Amino acid sequence: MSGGGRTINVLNVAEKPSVAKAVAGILSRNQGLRVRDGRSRYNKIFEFNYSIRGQSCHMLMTSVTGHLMELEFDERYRKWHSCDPADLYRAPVRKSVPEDKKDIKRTLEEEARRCQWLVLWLDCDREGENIAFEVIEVCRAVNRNLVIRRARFSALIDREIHQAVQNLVDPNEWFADAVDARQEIDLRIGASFTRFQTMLLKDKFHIDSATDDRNLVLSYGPCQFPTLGFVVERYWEIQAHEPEEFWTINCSHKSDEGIATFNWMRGHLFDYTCAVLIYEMCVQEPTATVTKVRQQEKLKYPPYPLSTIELEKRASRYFRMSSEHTMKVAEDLYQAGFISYPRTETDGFSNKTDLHAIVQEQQGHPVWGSYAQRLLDPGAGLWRNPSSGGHDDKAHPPIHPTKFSSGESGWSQDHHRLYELVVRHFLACVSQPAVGAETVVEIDIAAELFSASGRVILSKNYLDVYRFESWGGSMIPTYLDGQQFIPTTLTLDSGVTRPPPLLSESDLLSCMDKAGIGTDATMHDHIKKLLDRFYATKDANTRFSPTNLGEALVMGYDDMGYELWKPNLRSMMENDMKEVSVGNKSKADVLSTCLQQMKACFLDARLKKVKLLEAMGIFFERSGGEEQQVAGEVVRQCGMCRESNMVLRKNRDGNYMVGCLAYPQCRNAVWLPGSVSEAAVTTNACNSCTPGPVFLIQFKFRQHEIPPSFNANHLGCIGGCDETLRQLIEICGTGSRVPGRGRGPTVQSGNGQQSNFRQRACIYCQQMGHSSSDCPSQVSGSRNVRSNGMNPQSGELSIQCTTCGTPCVLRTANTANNRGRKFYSCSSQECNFFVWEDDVNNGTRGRSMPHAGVSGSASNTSRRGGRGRGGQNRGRDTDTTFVSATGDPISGRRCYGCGDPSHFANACPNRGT
DNA sequence: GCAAGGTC
Repeated sequence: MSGGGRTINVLNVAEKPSVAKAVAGILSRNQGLRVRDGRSRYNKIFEFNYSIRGQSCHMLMTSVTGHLMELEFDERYRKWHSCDPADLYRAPVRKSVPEDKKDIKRTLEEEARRCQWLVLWLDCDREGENIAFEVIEVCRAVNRNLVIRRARFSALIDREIHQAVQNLVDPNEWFADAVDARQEIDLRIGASFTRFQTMLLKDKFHIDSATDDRNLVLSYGPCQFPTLGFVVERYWEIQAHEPEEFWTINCSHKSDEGIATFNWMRGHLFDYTCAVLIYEMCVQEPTATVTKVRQQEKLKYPPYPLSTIELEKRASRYFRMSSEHTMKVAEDLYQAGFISYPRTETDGFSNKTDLHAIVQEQQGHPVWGSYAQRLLDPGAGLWRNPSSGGHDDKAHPPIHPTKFSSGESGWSQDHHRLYELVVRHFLACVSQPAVGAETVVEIDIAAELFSASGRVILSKNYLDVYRFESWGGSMIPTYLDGQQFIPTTLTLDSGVTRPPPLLSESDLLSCMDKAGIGTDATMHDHIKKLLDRFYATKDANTRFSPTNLGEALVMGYDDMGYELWKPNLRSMMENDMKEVSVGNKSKADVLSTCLQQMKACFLDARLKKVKLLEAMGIFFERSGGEEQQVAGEVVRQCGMCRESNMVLRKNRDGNYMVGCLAYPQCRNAVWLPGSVSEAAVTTNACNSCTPGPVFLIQFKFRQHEIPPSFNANHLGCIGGCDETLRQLIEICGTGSRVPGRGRGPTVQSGNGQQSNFRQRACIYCQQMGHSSSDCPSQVSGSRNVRSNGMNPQSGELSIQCTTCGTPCVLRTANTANNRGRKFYSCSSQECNFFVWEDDVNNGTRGRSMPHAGVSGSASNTSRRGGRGRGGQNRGRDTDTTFVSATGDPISGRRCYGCGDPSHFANACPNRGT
């Protein structure tokens, strides 16, 4: 590229109009820069003169808008019924410019014809490189002699851009190949599975989620399905959660200076006897000795500079904005010039960025302007060069304000919020961390260690401007090493492990980010797709639950033994792409291996399609009558329609029922106790029930869910004669918290009424009529319930605690003996008052030493199980302070189960094994 | 009517 006398025409192409404009501005130094329209209204053409290594150039700078081309199947494979979906693994595909990009293509062709060079300014990532080759293909087709060069830049900063143009390189074909492979694999897998499952399931079931199921598409994609998988997996985890009781010792000490709460350094124990032994040792020698007083300075650092994912996560957490909406609003702000490019992985500023200038712009703001002024005042010592999170997409800086605004008239509330977030986040990044003084005090009681901590914030620094974050501070009294005292309270408390919460949008983004599902620019699309396809729903707290459809699809593939809904497939593809992009594997090899495997997987999945049908059958009615329903074992002829048989079925939660095969025409159903773990129809018929024969069912109950007086194995009859079964249904309920085929307290087969079909029961208390997010039993600790008279959660009458006068909260018991029974408990943490709801109705005044499971707050400690549909989620749990001892003799010693002081719970005669 | 990836 040596200098020459003749001026050449150079066509420069950027990935988006904003980059074309920025590069043209930098290279021309805004001298002699002319702008004209191209054929596309968005993609202007900038013209200026420039010299590249002595070569005088007339520069034409224009842009595309992302990919110029799309990959498509050949015409004859595009219709859904044109071929077997399996053929899509070898059907010819081709790249072409779609209709809405034709005008950009024409601009490129026209300009390329009169140029000698083509310089590619696409983003410096794999997709950018691939777009570069699309541009090359279009331009070369009209000008075979073009010299093709690539500009590599890491930011739109003067020096970078001038350096890039003076050091042009060759485009990287490996990068582009990796994207070609990705595109082809995505297309073939996506189209084949989508067509297969849509055509298989759509017409066979009444899928009620869609308003018009003619347009229903049950799509499958290598990103959307793992995203759905995260949602379903968490949902299953919650359902499978089996609460486990644990024990912990708590200690508090009140002095003139205040109260210190000491936590047991063992955390908690699951072994009751062991906990009691230790507790008794402590109570017998309750003198506490201070063994350690540690004071240290703690720093809380401001967040890293803002990347797209962080913007989405924070907007979701702080404002409950969906990621999709956040990106729309951010795009608006970007287009109007108020913030920088919103799709960036970069979370560190280049040291060439003039950070002070960005802060200076904000000095006039009525709210945070004074903070910006303080930042710029060297005397204030507030400034700190921002740290970096270590991610760099080499194309864009972190999201930051680019223009001052104190709010524009056309902005919505969300525009204001998002701009404020971007500005405050930026100001926080260049600020000193908050400083706190933390005190940790450790004490020893009978050789058991406890600790308490307190924190005082010394300087808020960045927290002054970053109002979205807080740093809790609490004072504790002063203690001296070696000091001794008698605790004010020393209690043995029980708690129960709780399931994790549903995934929030922020959690979901983190899962995707971690597993490499999607990119910063597409993650919100995948989340939205789940909602659009009726695979998942989002509640007011931005938490996701799968719909019946979403759960059924994942369950179907899971039952096949495939992990098509897990992120592994995408990770493997990502690894292969990486290999292609560094030249370790060829595009052809990766394509052929991957597609061969996926085709085998597809064919096998099709062989096992009955799994998908079965899974769908659990959630949806069959439509039409052409196919026999998935049959169960016949128990008797239906006494209601007298035409079909009643069969034993297990629903998706692992709960059993006996339902009429003529459903939905006949809705007769018998719901079986929730404690049934196994059931099988025998060949023995009942002697008394008519019309016969009514075949007996061999039941196996989960022993810990039934009273000790009942046997775990039971040969029972659903015809109405079986007193044991009747009692167990009364005690345990039918256990069906899912929308089965009608949910009624029926044991007689004559009155099965379809009433709540598809209504989802609350996952915590298993009641219908509210969702899990509104569950009255979830008012943990309930210190926010202050109304007298009405319980705001349930709308039921509330009562006042007769001990301390605080309002009580209506909750649901969870113990083996009283599961489902309602009680009021005092909402004050200090008070143990409780009274059964039915006792209130009978005029009982309540008491203060309850059975297990009635006061305090639950712990999030969770022993997570794997997937389990039949899981016994006993609901969010309750704790009991059943002994309160210090200062008192050990008279608090009593059974937590029945309250009897003569024994401990492990020896309680009422306790199940 | 299908994917995911760019972008307006």
